[in-house]
Amino acid sequence: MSFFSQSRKIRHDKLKDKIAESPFMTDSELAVFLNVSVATVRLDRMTLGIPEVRERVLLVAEKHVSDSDGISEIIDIEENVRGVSVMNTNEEMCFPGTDIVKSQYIYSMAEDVAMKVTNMKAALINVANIKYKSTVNKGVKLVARCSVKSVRTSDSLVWVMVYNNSVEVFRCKFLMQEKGCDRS
Amino acid sequence: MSFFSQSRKIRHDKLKDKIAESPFMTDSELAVFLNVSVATVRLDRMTLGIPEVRERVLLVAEKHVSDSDGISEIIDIEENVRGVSVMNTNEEMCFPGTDIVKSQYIYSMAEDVAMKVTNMKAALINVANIKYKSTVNKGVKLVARCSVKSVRTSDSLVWVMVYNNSVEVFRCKFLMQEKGCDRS
DNA sequence: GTTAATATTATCACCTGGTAATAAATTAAT
DNA sequence: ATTAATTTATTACCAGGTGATAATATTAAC
Repeated sequence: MSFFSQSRKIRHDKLKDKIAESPFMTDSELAVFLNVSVATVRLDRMTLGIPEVRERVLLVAEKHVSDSDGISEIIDIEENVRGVSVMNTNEEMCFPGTDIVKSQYIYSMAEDVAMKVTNMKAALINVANIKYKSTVNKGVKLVARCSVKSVRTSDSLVWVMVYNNSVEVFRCKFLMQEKGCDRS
Repeated sequence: MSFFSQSRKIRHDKLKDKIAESPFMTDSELAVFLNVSVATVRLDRMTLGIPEVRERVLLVAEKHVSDSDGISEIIDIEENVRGVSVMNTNEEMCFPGTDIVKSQYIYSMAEDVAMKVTNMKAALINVANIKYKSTVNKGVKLVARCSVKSVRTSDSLVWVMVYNNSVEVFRCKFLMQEKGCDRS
């Protein structure tokens, strides 16, 4: 079929790379970049199955809103005593190509609930001792239970345990110190 | 002046709320929602300084790309031995209303570099012992140095230290265990 | 009830960034 | 030089707007 479509193949690759790199470029911008006509860019997009700018922008934007709902939510709280939060795990939280949630998301959940319970605006978590019991998969509902073990003027000692379907998957101790907006 | 602009005020509030809640609605969809004409929606948007759908979508999308470049970047690596990564801190990473970066971002940086250095696809971080020396503000460049202390068939012991302008701000020990995509 | 002010709606021409289809020009291989 | 693949140009159309102007409510005050 295409014996001399070398240049075209190269252009297709350049197009794919460019769009992956900066998805908000219009066809005419891409035409300038590739040094071809707008018509050619459109043809190339069609054959490669790449949607138009507006759809590409929309895809990125929708992804954004979908991963900001992965935030944990406080469902019960007794200030400086205890608190409970929940978080649904999703695709975005996983190691690429797997169903296993990165521990940083569980850590974040723990930090967030600890901050709420201790009612701190900003904190330095001096020490954290963490134990993960098992991996967590996407699509599960995690529950974090936080309890304050001691409150001192200088710092607070807080425990957080995270459960997946009543099975403990994570626990940590935080030694937290409140910080103002000023530099220490 | 505006004696009977009560209903208009209410409509303006409804409009602002709706757009904040779901920013991807077109004027005609908003018109149906508010039970007014498209012309009115446009006028309202103008007086409230709300941009059109496409710009709103673009804003959300741009926000998305801007905070995914807050991700740490590996700049040097010797597999299973050591590695260095850098990350620029930004507004998005801070406790609301402050310039202090949440520890979860520093933890994430540490986890990411540890994963790269140990060349694991997915891992269970069994134990993490963490010490934060001081708070980190937005707008700084953090450098993480990771070194592998021991590699065994079952697990690896990894240290990560994070520096802000040569001052150590964070250190941790990870006991990491590689996991496949299968459930354990 | 009439009037004047304010609010809403309708209409029109125009813009951007596309789709879809077709014809014409270019280019490489034989 | 001929042929076939490839690229470009052209045209008509669409969605979701902007901006301006005019017509039509709606309401308060007289």
